Formats: sequence, C-alpha cells, structure tokens
Amino acid sequence: MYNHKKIEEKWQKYWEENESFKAENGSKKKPYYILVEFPYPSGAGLHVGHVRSYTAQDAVARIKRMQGYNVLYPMGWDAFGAPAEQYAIKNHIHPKDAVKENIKTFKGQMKKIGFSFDWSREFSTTDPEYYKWTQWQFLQFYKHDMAYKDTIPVNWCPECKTVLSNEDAAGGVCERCGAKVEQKEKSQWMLRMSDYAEDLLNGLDDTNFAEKVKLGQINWIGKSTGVEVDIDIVGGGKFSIFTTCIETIYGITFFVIAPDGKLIKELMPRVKNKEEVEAYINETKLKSNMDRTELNKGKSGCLIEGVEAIHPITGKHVPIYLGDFVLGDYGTGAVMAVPSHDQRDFEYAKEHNLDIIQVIEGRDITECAFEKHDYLGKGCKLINSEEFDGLTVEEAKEAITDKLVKMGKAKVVNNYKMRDWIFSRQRFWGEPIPMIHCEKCGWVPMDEKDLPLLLPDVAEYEPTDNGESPLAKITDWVNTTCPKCGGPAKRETDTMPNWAGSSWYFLRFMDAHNKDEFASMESMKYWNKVDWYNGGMEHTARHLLYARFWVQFLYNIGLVPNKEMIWTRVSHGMVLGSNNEKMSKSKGNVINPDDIINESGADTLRLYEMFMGDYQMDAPWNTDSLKGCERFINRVIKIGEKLNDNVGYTNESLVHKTIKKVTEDSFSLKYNTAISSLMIMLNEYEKQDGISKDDYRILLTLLNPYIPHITEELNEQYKLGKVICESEWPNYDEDKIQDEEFTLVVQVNGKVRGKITVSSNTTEDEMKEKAFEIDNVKSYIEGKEIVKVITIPKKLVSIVVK
RNA sequence: GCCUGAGUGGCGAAAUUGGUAGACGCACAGGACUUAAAAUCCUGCGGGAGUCAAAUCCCGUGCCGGUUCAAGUCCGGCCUUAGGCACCA
Repeated sequence: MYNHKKIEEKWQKYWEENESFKAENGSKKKPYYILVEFPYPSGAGLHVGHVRSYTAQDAVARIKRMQGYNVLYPMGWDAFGAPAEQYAIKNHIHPKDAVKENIKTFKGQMKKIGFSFDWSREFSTTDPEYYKWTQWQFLQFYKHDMAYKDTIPVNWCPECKTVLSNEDAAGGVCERCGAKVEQKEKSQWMLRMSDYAEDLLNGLDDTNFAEKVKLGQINWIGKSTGVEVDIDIVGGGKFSIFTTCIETIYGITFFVIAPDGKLIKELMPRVKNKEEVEAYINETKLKSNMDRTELNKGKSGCLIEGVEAIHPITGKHVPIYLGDFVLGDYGTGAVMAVPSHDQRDFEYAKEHNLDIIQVIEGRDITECAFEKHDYLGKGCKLINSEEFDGLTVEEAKEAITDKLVKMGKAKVVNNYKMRDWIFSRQRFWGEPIPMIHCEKCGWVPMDEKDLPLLLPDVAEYEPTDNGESPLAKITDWVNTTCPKCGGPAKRETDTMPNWAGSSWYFLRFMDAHNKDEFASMESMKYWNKVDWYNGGMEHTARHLLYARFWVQFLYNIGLVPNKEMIWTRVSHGMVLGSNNEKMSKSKGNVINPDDIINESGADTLRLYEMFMGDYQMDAPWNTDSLKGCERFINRVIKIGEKLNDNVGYTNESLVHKTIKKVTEDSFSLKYNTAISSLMIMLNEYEKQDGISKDDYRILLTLLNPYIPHITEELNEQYKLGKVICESEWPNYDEDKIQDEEFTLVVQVNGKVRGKITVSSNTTEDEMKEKAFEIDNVKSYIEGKEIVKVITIPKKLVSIVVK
C-alpha cells in the first residue's frame, strides 16, 4: 500500500501550477481536439460512468500531447434542464444556486481523478456570457426564416395542469399523479430542421462517424422515396396520399386518414356520423404515437360516413376510414390502404370487414399480407391491374408512376421521418427565447445588442395553471416595449430546450471567453474540427443530429469554417451496478467514485474502469476486480526495488510489441487489451532478476496515460528522466517485434493433431515436411489418401485425408 | 412494432483476413511465509473419458440449419437481452 492521497495531490498541484494541459490557440504544434460530452451536473455527483469515458479520452489526450500535439481537451457544464427545476420546486432553492453547488462538487471530483482538462476554457450553458450567444444564434435562425411558430400537440396532465415530457407521460399516464395524459394544442417555436434533411444525410460523407452512428442518423432522418398521389373526393375536394408502393394501387379497397390530422377537420362539415368520428378523435388524443403505431395493438378506427374518395385510376368509389395508426404529422396524414400487400392494412381490413384484392402474385394471402420486403426483387408479377397485368413489380412501379404523372395526379417525392425541431419548453430553467410579441407588429426579435436576455429571479418555479412557463407570472419581466414600434408588448415566456446549449458548446471551447463573437473564425479555423467526440450511445441520434443541424445552419450563413465540425464520433457503454442493472438510488447499487478514490486511489479507479471490459459495451461494476488493479499498481511500485543497471534489454521484442499494442489499442477504444499487454510486460519483468532503468521508464511511460500520478512519482523517485507528461511517447520498431520462433499447428481433417515450435524462417515446404514427421499426425494419415495440404505461413498446416 | 447493438468458463473478458477458443484479471482450491490473521509469493483451475502421472481422445462460444480442409468469426432462420424511437439529459 502506498500513500496515494499524498502522491495524487502532489501531482495534481504540479499540473495546475505548470499549466501542463493548457491548449494554446494558434500554436505552431499540430492541433488535436478531443471532446467528451459535458455532463449535466446533477445533485448525485459524478457517476462512475462519467469516469469511464473521461478517463478513456484522457488517456488519448495524454498520449497525443506526448506525441507533440497541441491538444484541446475541455470541460464544461450542461446545466439547464428539468431535473434542476424539479429540485428547485421541491427544495425551494433557486436552480442557479443548486447548479453552482453541483458544479463545485463535479469539478472537485474531476480534479481528484486527475483528468487533464484545460480548465481555463470552462463554462456553463447557464452562464449569461454563454447563453447570450445561444440566444443570438436563435435570432439568426429567426432572421433567416428558420424559426417559426406553429400549433403542436403536447402531453398535458389535466390534474397537475402541466405539460409533460414523453418520459413523464410514459404509458399515457402522468408520472406524478397517475391521471390520464391528454394531447393539448400549444403554440410553439419550431426550427425548420426538415429543410436540412438532405444536407444532414449527405454531410455524413464528410465525417468519420462509426458506421452504427451513421446508421442511427440515417434512420432518424428516415428518407423514403415514393409517390404523392392526389385523391379526388366524390362531390368535390381532394386530398393526397404518400406511398412507397405505388405498384399496389389497384389493390386499394379503402383509404385511412389520421384522426389528429388537418384533413378530418376540413371534412367535418360533410361527415354524417359526426358523433362517432369525434368520439374516436378524442380517444386518439389519449394515446401516444408509439401506442398507436404498434402492430399488435389492434386496428381501431371508424368509417367516415358521407364522404367517399375516387380511385385515381379506375374511378371507382372508395370508402374513407379514420385510423390512429396513421399519424397526422408524417407524410400527408392519409394513406391508401392495400390490405393484400400491407400487414397493417390487412389487419385493419379484417377488423372492419373490408375487401381484400390481391394484385401481386406469388403467395397466398388468406393468413397475412404479401408485403414488399417479400415480393421486391423476386420477379413477382402484377394481377388484377388492368393494362399493367403481367409486368414485374419493378416495371409496374415505373409504369404506374409515369401514367399518374402524365395524368397530372401524382409526383415523385422524397419523404422524411425527421420533422421540424420543437424548440419551446414551458419551463423556467432554460434559455429565455429572445422574442417579443406586439399587438401591432406581431412577433419581433429582440435587438441583438440587448442580449443576453437574463432569466429573472422568481419566487416560484411551478408552471402556471394553463401550462405556461413560470416566467409568465413575472409581469415586470413579461411586459416590455416593442423594439419596432415602441408600443406595449410581451416577452415570450417559453424557454429553449436543453438541446440548444449543447448544440454548439464544442465551438465555444475553441474560443471560450470571446466577448464579441460566439467564437472567432480564426480560432475555429485553427482547431478546424473536433477530431474525436465521445459520448453515450443514447445521444448518437438526437444530440448529434441537432448539433450537426445547428452547425450546418451556421455554415450556410458564413459563421463557421466547415459544414461538419465533428470528425469522429465514438460511443461508450454504460457502467452498470454489480447486479447488472442500471445504477440507481432506488436499486441501491450506486458506486460513488469518491469512495473508491479515498480507499484505493484515483489511479486504481482509472485503471479498473479502463480494464473492466470492452469500452463500447456495458459493463457491471465489480469491486473484487478493482482489487486486481490495485494489486497491479503495487507490483509496479515493488519492481522499482529491483532496478539494476546491469540488466540490459532482456527482451527487446516484448518492449516493442508492448509499445505498439498500447499505442494502437489506446487509439482504437481497446483500453482493456492495452492494459492487459502491460500486465504481461510486468509479469515478464518479474521473472527476471532485475529491471533496467530504460525498461522501467518505458513501462511507466506506457502506463502514464492510465495511471498518471503514481507513474510520475516513481519516475521522479528513481530519477529516470524528465517529468513523463513533458516527455516524448516512445516509438516502436516493427522489425524488432518479430519473434524468433512460432508454434506450428498441424490439423488433419480440420482437427488439431499436433503442435511443434519451429524457427520463424521455416519455409512452407519445411513446415509441411515437419508436419508429416509428427507421430500423432502420422497415426491419423496412415493408410489414407491425402487429398490436399493447405499451408498458412507462420501458422499452420492442414492436411485433408480420405 | 421499428431501428441499432450484445449473447464465449463460477465471474469481467481476450481471440488480424475464417486458422491453437478462453490471453489478461477476479473468484476458488492446494502449498510457502506467519504464533495467527491480513498482505505477499508459488501451483492448479471449461466439462467429460483416460492415467500413478502423462500422452491421448470426446464435447464445448444462446438455439436450429448451411458454406468450408477449417466457423466464436461467413450465410439463412429463430430465441433472449440492452439502448433509441422526437418535451429525460
């Protein structure tokens, strides 16, 4: 056991006093920007999950610095959001104060772990100096017609009289009081993100995101190419439908429209069964989108009496139904129903006793629909489709589209699942939206020079009875004058979502204290891009997409140097409790990093979290395994007692092999195997009579990114050289890695029947020769015909006999 | 339901292009040191057959099938599980 506390404090002080990790804008060194997601500073303190990813990137940062890069590894605080507000409501503490306390705790914990952050660039999204620029950027969205107001349904709890997040409204029930959640219409600020769908898709080519991250983005954007068809209504009027399966158009037996869409509102005056239709619309308001689209939920809905559609080609009259599996805000809010070739339509048809007409041959459809993923690309042909009978599905797709386009009834369109970004929250603890509503002039943006629009101090944080933000109650603040006409006007009382501040924080780190701009073009050009961005898998779809959208917009108006400002994105797994479940207070499986630091030291904590398993996968906490890492550190200390200059490079290939392994694995998220190779190295040294100063210095240097305190201490104690973090990272020589011998494996009919150790320069012919000399091998091939012999150089000989 | 991962000893896990399954660590067992314990060190450690001991053989990477001289790895079909699904951050 060593005095880790004293040693860790000593080196943390050294780094702070020497500004060891300060990144310098404009330095001649090559820039390298490593980013970890900045945390939400909750009251619970730093989570061992934070420690895992921050340590991993810390190791990368430390290696890169030793390799001569000007490394930017910053940290800040994402401190707006609902939890701080909830905490404030409960404890009657201003979130501002709670956040301040929490940041202090988090920062203290991070310092104790020895992360090499450049603290000079620290900021919180809640700092007025920061959110001034978030607001400023919102005004740019507004000025470029990228922000607008629209009426959107929100989750509403009639008991609590408050707007609920989807999470709080999970299962259609208010989490707090258990009342049934309703959908309520509210006017909200929106950002025109869907305009960027194609750019966000194409922009992925300019990134080095992991394939699964790219896929997450692609799926979220959800592009599908199809046909939008105009459908006439009997007696006048029309609506349109979107389909990706136009080839099934002759199979239409009904249409289904969304109960929450605009179309049904327009049709209402002509509807004969108004009561039934309205009842169904109200019923839908109680359901979430997920409940609605789930295949196994049964297909509810009702016929709209009094309105009939006209089939676009045959001219036949077709009934129109309401059905909640059709969403008002996706596509056109109406679908053509082809029960023979779409499973949802099929189930709806069975439920409501509707006709089913097969139009593609190839399979029986009495049990279930014959869907596109089964018929596409298989040469299936059309039936019951008049002139198109006999064409393949692919031919028919084109021919039917052509016909409809020529008739002037259809156009080919791209449809995206991605919708515009709902940017309003009826909450107190967020960036105020800098817009003013004037009776005369409408919505008017604040003058940029009046920013930041500060969050006022309030006495109560609860939302108002009608679901407005608590800001609405502060009349002094709400009432203002119109920047345009000077008349009386009111401020917007909604605030921005938590995603706003985190959509551009990585730009601010490049120039964190700029008073005139959110970041200067010069600084952004110097750093160029975030080279490596690490975060949780749960953020790879949304946060990353919002941030990319924000950056692309800024690029388009000339405010950032690149259309994509993040190069590589990687994600890490969660640290679970020892019972393999997510850590939570209620489950009592939370590990507090402070306890580990006090008992075993920061280096042990760091080493264990890197060694615990595959970085990209979830891993359960195991305090026993932690002990193994503590033991390892103690052995690294102990072998220092065996320093002996008479011992030379006893195993050059081991040294070079380990340098290679640690360097490569550290840059490819394989921290656990990097460490295991260092354990192997130490095991080898322990077998020797002593260890040379050079070998010890290399061992300590390779370990330094992972356990920076104790390695610096030992390096100093034994006077092995300069402070490690100010030294160079060792290089390896590929030629020196080669082993002199290898194990030749001999297989007969695919089973291992012999192993011998041979020299590395054994030729393939010699390998074969030696293989046949092995007694056990001989016994398996005796009296049999040799069909084939396969040789893999430096590995094996495989003999096939009959 | 849709999308994306994952499934290997008692446990955490390793395993270039398909080429020795289980590196490294934990736990456990036996031994050394000690009056004793802790710590430390040494040995063993997937299951089974075999043997004084070995050699050697069989089985084994969620399940079923396929490709191949050879499959944890590739292909097809399942099962289980984790994360995301637009107001949690």
